[in-house]
Amino acid sequence: MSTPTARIAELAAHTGHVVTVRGWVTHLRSSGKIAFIVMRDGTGLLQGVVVKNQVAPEVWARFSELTQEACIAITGEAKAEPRAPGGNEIQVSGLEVIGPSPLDYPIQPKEHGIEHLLDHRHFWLRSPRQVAIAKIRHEIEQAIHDFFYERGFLRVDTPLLTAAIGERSGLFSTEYFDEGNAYLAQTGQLYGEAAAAAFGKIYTFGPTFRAEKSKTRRHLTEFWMIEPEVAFNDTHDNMRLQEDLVSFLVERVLERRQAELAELERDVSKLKQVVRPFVRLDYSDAITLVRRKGSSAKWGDDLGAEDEALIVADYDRPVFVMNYPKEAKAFYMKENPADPRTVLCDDMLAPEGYGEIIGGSQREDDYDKLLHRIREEGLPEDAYGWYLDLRKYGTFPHAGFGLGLERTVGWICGTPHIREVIAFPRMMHRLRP
RNA sequence: UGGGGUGUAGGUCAACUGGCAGACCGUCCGGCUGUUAACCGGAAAGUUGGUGGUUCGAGUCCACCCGCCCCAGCCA
Repeated sequence: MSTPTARIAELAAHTGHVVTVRGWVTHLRSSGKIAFIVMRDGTGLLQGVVVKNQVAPEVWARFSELTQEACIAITGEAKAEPRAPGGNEIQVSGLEVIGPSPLDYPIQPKEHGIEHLLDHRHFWLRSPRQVAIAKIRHEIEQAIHDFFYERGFLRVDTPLLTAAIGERSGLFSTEYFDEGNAYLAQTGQLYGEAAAAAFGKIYTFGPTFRAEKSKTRRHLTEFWMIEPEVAFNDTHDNMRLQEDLVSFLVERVLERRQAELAELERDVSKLKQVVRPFVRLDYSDAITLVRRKGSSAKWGDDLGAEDEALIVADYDRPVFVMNYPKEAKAFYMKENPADPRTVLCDDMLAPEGYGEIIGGSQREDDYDKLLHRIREEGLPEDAYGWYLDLRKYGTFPHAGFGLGLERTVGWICGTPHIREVIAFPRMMHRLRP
């Protein structure tokens, strides 16, 4: 039992030698005297060939006990074999069952409905498509860290349990000792702004929660957000950072995850068109554009999903819509000096109908204007005391944005719904597994 | 919350105008020495989401309830 072990992706280095590979059975075929085991270990697919008159009788007998998803170890000589799924084959001499699997495994190599798949998400994760998505998500996460690390950003982890602070949309609440209610964070931005005054350039990377009864392909109740905040950046610097980041992420996946994109049958020609500079469209021009295309949107309205689709349809790369009316946006955005009806902000709309993947703005750094906005919105002034203090003690121009991780991964992968791009999605009607 | 769908075997779906509940995949049994979602022969498998109603007769029509999906709003 001193045979070396190998993962399937490493088998090329063992060609002609005896190795042991451990993994899970995906498929079984038998022709009476020759049998095939197809297995996976997360790095690839491997075919084991068992020939009745070349193996010990107990090995042959053990084959007939195998079932889909049984965890096994097979031992034998490795070789490249073009006829084998995955291109790897082992001539089996030893076969051990590590963990048997009953016959009622709920996921077959066939089509299933989404409800069945999500009910069995803990198994669905094992399928090749889901593995490919997870690897692309991982690549994007790593690329985000690399991008900011190389640019001298500090990562700051902000609290998930907060007092009521943030945006206006739905909050999940829970009892918190003698402090009354705590709320799950909807954003780390306000804390990020405090950290930017301490470290200059920071980003957050963590989960956020929205108790919205949203049931669309673009929404989750728990999703991951990346929120950079940069001292001395204005709204134009902010947009340049956004397009630098997004184009970096797309290039990185194109470069390192070709196999996974192929598994997903992603049209990579669309991704290759994502090059800087992205399109910049003033809000007022966006309104003119969608009205020309038949939308009934008026100046002052927020843009709906339909309007976003009309805008994006004209371009092959992401589009910034800039400088929305004050009323349509959050209280912390800086008034636009060139048009005080509007604020210095931008939404980045992804191509191909994936919607808003980034919302960003220059922040209001004037104490009196910010206080005025807080009162205008009817927000609890005392809860924002520390946030206002940032404008009182050494206020500074700064800007930042929030990148929705699942929307970004969903767009790059081309998935129909973002629930596939997170391991265990949380939605209005889905809390388990 | 509003609009539109949908619910039939373990899974994916069919069943005309209301007239014997079906196919494929999977599973089980048997066969097969290079299979690729193998193939060939046989078998098991159903309270048609629930409750009530119309009818000689309801998977099908009606009412209510439940679950889910899609779209919108909210946003990332």
